[in-house]
Amino acid sequence: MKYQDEKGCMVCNECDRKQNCCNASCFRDDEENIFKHLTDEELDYLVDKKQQIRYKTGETIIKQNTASTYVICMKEGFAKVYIEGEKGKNLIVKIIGKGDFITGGGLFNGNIHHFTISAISPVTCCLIDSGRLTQLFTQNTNFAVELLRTHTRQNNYLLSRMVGLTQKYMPGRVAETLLYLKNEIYKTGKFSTTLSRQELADMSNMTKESLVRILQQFKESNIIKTQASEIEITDEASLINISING
Amino acid sequence: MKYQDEKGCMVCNECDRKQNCCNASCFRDDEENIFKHLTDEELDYLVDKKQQIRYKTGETIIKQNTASTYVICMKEGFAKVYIEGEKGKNLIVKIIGKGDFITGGGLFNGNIHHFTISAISPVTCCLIDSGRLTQLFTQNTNFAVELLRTHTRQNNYLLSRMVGLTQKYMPGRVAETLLYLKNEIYKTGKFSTTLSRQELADMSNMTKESLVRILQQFKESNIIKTQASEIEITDEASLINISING
DNA sequence: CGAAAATATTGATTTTTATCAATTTTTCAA
DNA sequence: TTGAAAAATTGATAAAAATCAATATTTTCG
Repeated sequence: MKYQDEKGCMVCNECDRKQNCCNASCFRDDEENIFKHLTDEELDYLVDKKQQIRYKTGETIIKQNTASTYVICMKEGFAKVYIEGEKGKNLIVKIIGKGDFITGGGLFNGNIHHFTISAISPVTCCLIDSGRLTQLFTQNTNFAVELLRTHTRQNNYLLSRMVGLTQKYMPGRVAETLLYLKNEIYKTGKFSTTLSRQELADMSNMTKESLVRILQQFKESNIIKTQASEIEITDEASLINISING
Repeated sequence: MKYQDEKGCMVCNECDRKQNCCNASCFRDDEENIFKHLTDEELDYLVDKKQQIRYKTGETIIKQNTASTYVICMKEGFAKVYIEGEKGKNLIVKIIGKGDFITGGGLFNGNIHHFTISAISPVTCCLIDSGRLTQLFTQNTNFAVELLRTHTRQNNYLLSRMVGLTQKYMPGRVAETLLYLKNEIYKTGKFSTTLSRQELADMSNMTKESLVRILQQFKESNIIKTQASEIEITDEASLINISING
């Protein structure tokens, strides 16, 4: 049984959990969560019982070069974070999923987002007001440390990404992309992805034709199996070797 | 007239400034400085009258993948911040000069540095204990905001760098490098640089031979003049155009 | 279900960039 | 100053990757 509370959120009678709005209980599943240092009161202040927003596959959540006072917290589904370059070429920086948190590069810095985020599967997320976030930053030291740590890690990630994209040949870059999907996104060596070949190419900094040819080579070397949108890594050791030395 | 104080710092009788040690007066020249929100007491705590360190051209200040509890603040000279990739290829991320500040990616995150910094001219810098820095981060909110802002900006810089390096042809990348040197480092269109052709190539993600050929093309198109280590930008409009559309 | 549209694959060719080798210029220390 | 070493330049060639075009496969939707 469910009933609707004063903010329009569906609440479950049995477990007392709110189900279609953003609130403190949204963020408590995971010890890795950036919000772990906030009190319940602070979390409530942050999200203020906002409705969750749903996006269909392909919809734009945040558009590059626009100002937005929102910070995104993913609840369900996957989205790609990418930069739209000149000449229609896109560079996918990373894929985000449940619990991931995007400040957009505008935090304390004009609120301009430097990348586009769009859904690659149906997405549910909470939109957090960045003014409230910065308010909590200044009043909760542990949270501030956590937020800075997030940015430091993001920095390190971008650096290693930059080297990978600029100093490796195509097979090495594709191997990196496949291992990233296995380890960070799908958490299994056999996965069905909603990413198109073009999007896999945008992650690996090459054309879709080149990507297809590399996948073909990997198949012929029995490193992976593919079947339409399904990819299985059958020889991870080789893939790691290629990603390092490629 | 100068005299030596109890920490071994040379102090000028006339202006009462300390001249070879790091102290509050080191950081107050510039309103852009990240330390502007610290009180004199906090600054003194941060640097604790340490001697300035000098490096000769070519010396390594911070080595990639080593732990260090220092944060670098540049007082004089220039240094390159670069990633040492596999196969001996280096990628220069940026050049730092007076007043620049490097936390190294280890802040609140294990103190491991993810890049190497080495002097490209004689360098004087202060080494700040990162433990003291994090201490001040938790006790001075304005400083915390400033530090986060620095990291946010660095993030945005890395993103735009990543696109530039991956989506542009060589002439566009060289044009970007030359404009960066003009606008961010030397602040003049005619400069003599201590960067070798190999280092300019490492900034532009190409081989030194390719870099030389592109510079040659620019010369023949009357966009720049070069004379050994001296470079003069004579047609900035064209260079900007190439950097955008290249 | 089946046709149209979108996506993926394959092959041929061109463009871009790196590599290798030889030569010239610059730097720096004896 | 001078001569060896380092750095820069130039040319020829090879490797890597993109482009273009044709075909095949998958997805979507009436």
